[in-house]
Amino acid sequence: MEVIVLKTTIAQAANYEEQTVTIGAWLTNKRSSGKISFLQLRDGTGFMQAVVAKNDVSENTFQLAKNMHQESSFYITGKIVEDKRSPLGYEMQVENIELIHEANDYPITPKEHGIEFLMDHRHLWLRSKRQHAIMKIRNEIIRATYQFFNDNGYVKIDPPILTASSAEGTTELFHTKYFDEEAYLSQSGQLYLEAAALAFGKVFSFGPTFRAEKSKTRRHLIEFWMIEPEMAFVDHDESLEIQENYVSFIAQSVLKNCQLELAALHRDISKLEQIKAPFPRISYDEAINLLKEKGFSDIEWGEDFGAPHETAIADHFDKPVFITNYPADIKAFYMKPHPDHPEVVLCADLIAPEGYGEIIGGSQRIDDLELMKERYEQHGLTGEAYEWYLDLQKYGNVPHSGFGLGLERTVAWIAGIDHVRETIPFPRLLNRLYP
RNA sequence: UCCACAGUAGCUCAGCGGUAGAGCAAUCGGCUGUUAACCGAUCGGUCGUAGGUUCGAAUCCUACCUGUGGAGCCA
Repeated sequence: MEVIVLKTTIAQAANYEEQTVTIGAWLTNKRSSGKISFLQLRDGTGFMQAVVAKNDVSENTFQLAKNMHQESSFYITGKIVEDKRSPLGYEMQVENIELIHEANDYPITPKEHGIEFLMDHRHLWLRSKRQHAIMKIRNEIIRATYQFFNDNGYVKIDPPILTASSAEGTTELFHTKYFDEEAYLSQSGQLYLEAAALAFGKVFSFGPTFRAEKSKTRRHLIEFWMIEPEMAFVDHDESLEIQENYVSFIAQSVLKNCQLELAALHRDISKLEQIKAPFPRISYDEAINLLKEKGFSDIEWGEDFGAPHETAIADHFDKPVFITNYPADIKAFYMKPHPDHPEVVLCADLIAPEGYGEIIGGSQRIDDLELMKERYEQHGLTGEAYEWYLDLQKYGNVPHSGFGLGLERTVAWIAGIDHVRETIPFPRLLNRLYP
């Protein structure tokens, strides 16, 4: 007569202490002696050790455990017991193993590997403990993002990915064909979100963006995900408050809900505990002076900051810092000039601590038809592709602001990962479209 | 695009003018509390590609390819 055993997961195992359960799992590593084997299990929900003692199981099961290879899959049945040596707090005393598939020659062995090899095997690398932790943290940031904006009355609006125009004008766009027309992959939903904000009040988008830049640094991806809120009747200062509340919320959500993952990555928790609104603000002018005081001679008013400048400014603070009011000439055409200093615009970049660089760029937008026409002329924006955007200025425009948060840079910062390529499941990089 | 560095066993690396090495993985054996387990044995290579220098090149030179780190640009 067959015994019915409860099927569960590693994440739920703690609820079944001293009970016999079955878990569907893969083998990540194994250590064995003559009469005892230690199987390292993963099941997607977590990682756990299973102990197979020769005296407790059939000879067949013991031999199966002893000879099994990395990444073989099976149903494993046994008693969940507390064990303080385990990071999870629990392990399984095995009674039976039912093999599903025997894997052979799994390429990613438990020892060290180079980045090229790991990236070539990204589809398998995702199974590793470190990648699992990073993706769970990414997921938590996405979950907290939806919670934050839903709780605050935002409507999620999805801008198009195929577009006829560029939002920034400066960045390199991916070209494609739209039947007989030229088309581009979106590098920002910005202009569409402004239209949406004037229709729905407070909106946000979350989707992929594409930049055909030949960028080759730890902070750049060709395809990355951006969260772009846009708010009607919200000025620049109010937008900064929304930004710091949002970033604090996601940092605290990860701290609360991803303790095992942060521990697996050896993240310094104390650094994240400080991430609470309000964040410091420093104007572009003040930032230039600060850099001069710190001995930088390679930057003058009117120039944009490079990575070393951003890091130097960020190191001055232990929280993310807003750099506000950049010169109009180095920012996008749609940003609203400062009422008292028209040479700068009402904008801010949020620079993450610990050298992770810019994670948010935002601004108050122009809400004046004549000024927008002037900007069109200055930037050579002509043709049908930009016509509709002028309609926003013509029909009941209001003060409105918005910002874009780069998801992968944020994940890298919160998880403490030094390259964004590990913070997205399948990164698109310069020279990498595979796998 | 520019600058720097690197391509040697399935993986991570050593060797830097004189017969190609180690650890891990794999295979076989040993071990009842292992934590990248350990111990013994076996298997494993046109030294990125193409030229050149030399009696002799993985090693020196040139070009190319691929990758890594960084810069610029950006989130």
